[in-house]
Amino acid sequence: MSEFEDFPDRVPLSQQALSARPATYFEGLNAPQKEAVETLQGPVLMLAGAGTGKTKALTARIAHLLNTGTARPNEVLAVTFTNKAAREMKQRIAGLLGQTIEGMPWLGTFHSVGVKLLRRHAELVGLKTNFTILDTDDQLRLMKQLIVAAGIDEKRWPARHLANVIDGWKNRALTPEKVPAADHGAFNHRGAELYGRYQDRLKTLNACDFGDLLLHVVTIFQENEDVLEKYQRWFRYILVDEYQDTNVAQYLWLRLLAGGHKNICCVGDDDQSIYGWRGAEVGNILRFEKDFPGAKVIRLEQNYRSTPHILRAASSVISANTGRLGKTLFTEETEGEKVHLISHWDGEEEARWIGEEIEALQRGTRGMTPRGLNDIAILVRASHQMRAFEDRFLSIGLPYRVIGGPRFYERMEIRDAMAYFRLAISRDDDLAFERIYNKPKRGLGDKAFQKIQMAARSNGVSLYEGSRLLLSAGELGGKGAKELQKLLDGLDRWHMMVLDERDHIELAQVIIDESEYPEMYLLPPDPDAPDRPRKARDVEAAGRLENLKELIEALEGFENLQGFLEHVSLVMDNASDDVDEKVSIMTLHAAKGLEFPAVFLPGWEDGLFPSQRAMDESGLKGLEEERRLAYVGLTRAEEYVVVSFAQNRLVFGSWQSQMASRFIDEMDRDAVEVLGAAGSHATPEVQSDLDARASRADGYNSPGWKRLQSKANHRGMSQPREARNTVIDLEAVSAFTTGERVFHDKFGYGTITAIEGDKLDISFEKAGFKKVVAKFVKAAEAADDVPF
DNA sequence: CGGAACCAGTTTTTT
DNA sequence: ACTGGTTCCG
Repeated sequence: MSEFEDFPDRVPLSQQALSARPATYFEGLNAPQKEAVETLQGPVLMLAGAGTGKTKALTARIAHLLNTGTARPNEVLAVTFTNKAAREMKQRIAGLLGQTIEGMPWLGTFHSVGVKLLRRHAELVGLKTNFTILDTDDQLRLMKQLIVAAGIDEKRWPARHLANVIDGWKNRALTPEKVPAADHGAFNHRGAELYGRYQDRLKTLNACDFGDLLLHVVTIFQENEDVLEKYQRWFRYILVDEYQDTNVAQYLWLRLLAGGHKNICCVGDDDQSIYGWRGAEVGNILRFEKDFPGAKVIRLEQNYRSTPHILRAASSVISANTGRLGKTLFTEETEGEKVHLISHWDGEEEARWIGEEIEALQRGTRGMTPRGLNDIAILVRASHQMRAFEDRFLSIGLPYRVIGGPRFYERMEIRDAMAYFRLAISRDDDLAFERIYNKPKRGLGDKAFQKIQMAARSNGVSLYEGSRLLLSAGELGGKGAKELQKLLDGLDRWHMMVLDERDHIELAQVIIDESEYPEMYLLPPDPDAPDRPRKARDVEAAGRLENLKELIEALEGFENLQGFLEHVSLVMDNASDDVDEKVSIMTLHAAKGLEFPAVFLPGWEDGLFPSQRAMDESGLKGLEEERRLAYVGLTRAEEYVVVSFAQNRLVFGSWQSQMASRFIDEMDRDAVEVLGAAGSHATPEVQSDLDARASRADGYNSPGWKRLQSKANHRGMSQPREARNTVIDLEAVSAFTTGERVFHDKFGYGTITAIEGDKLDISFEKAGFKKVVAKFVKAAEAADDVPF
């Protein structure tokens, strides 16, 4: 690959490039966008609100760099977070320049650029250039071994936990030696130590994990000035998308590379930073001007996506956050519906109502513009909320698609098959070996594996070699020995095929067949008709076999298995070729960057959204991130958006009374219209909403709204103390004592077992144990029944 | 070795 | 309620 060759001496850029073609990419840009495109020299921070055309500006800027001959395509470093964003950017630049750009090897995700750099300089961190990239499965398995080896109870200190801790350090660009004293308590005081061992083990395996793709490159730059300088000179222009999502490692990576010329343009929106929980630092964007003195800050504030009411509701919610860089979105549009708000009895009714509303949208009844299903999205906070919609839509036959969810390459059978491929390429890949040595069942249990491991370890060889030694020493008997021999022979045979550069698709097919892996999913042969093709065990098994076929198909378009494996480890998204009209269901996180004419935002209930866990774990910071999520949700909508909440919801198997999300109350009331529930369960609350609709002129002064409002306020660890004191219904909270017998409209009679603020733990006689909000509970009339 | 019984954990997710 | 993982027994 040309970008791997040593950098040629820089030759002067040709003059003719400067006016090569008319700059059509300026067309349709507004003033700030144009400025962002033209300010090529020096640091630029583009603060681009939702729907303000940031990708347009970013791609035009690259087109401008290339078109004016200011930079060659391979001198531009442009990084994104997702493959999807990178693909889109490539396409759009090609469109702007009217040709595909051959030489933009450095436009890609942080990780794909990281791999490229790391392969080139692997030896500087003790790796070989052909290192493998571990998936999460491998990582966990490895960590588990280390935990057990360290004599730690894996039950109390699960590998998952260690993975999170280490990942956190890697996100902060901390190598094992640099873990600060403050973190030494992590993982039962053994975290840093295990981190060190983990890194050592990776080095031995000639492998690295995702975090390393960034961390190692940062280390290389920090410790090898000559290398850093070379790249500083080479990457003459740096562009960064979604800068608010960068973590410390990525930040250092960029700061090091931009350190020379400082031609760095970061695009982002602090209000859309929603990945703090996985290490993103909003601080990076907030302090850009300090890091790059003299930076030009350009604000894109004209929104081309949403109607004024939607924008207003979104802006009013986000304005409750502190420490924002501050943007005021505006639009030149004037028309549009308000944000609709509706409450439902429970999640099921919410799903039913949304289903009906979608059908109404399709038909264009009630004065709504007719919509195709592709124009409609349901955005939820947590994926478990999706089930209610899937259930409902299946029963009414409404086509839907779930975006996100488990990825193709993460499925067990795919990983298993790929472990076989890995072993065919390198028989010493211990993690792959461990994965499949007994898949399918070969009569090799724990005992056998321990023997293999022992043989390998005492001779300092791989598990594959260890197995050989074990067999030739005759220390393994019976069925297991025979089967193991068969596996080893298979590996040798397949390895020969790799060396012979046999067609990789054929090779993959051979490996899968000869491994007898699919046996696991097939019924035993029919004794009467042994030649008949065997059936899959069940529906699930059939799906897995189908996936294996798909895997083979996916190999087309790659030159060899190695190339395919590399692609898979970095590009895990499943590009869907689904062209049918379907409603999209996805999480708010997955919706970032997308837009839809009509959007449903269900489940706006305190505890669910904002998520209780986010608030418990990260306090005010967590709440603010949740609020940004609300902002992201609202700003996905172009014309029509409904926010809804349910009064009761099944949470981890028990019913809970829910209260309207505080974000509902934060929406500018003039931008919101309260709808009445159409459902049959006319509870007092719903009835109030109907009242609210009846007196719509009164809007928020209606009893229904007041009720919603007071419900929204009746909660709040993160609300200002004064406000809390004034809004909490003290009578309701203090009226109960532990042990008191109470009555709940839905659950009947029960006894209070604990009181936590306005939440009561109640053991109901019929409905079992529930957590319930005090407001929904009355003292039981029959006081003489109280059991003490 | 494989099935049943038991138990903990349960937001968001890319690469 | 549900899942995935582990343990316990035949």
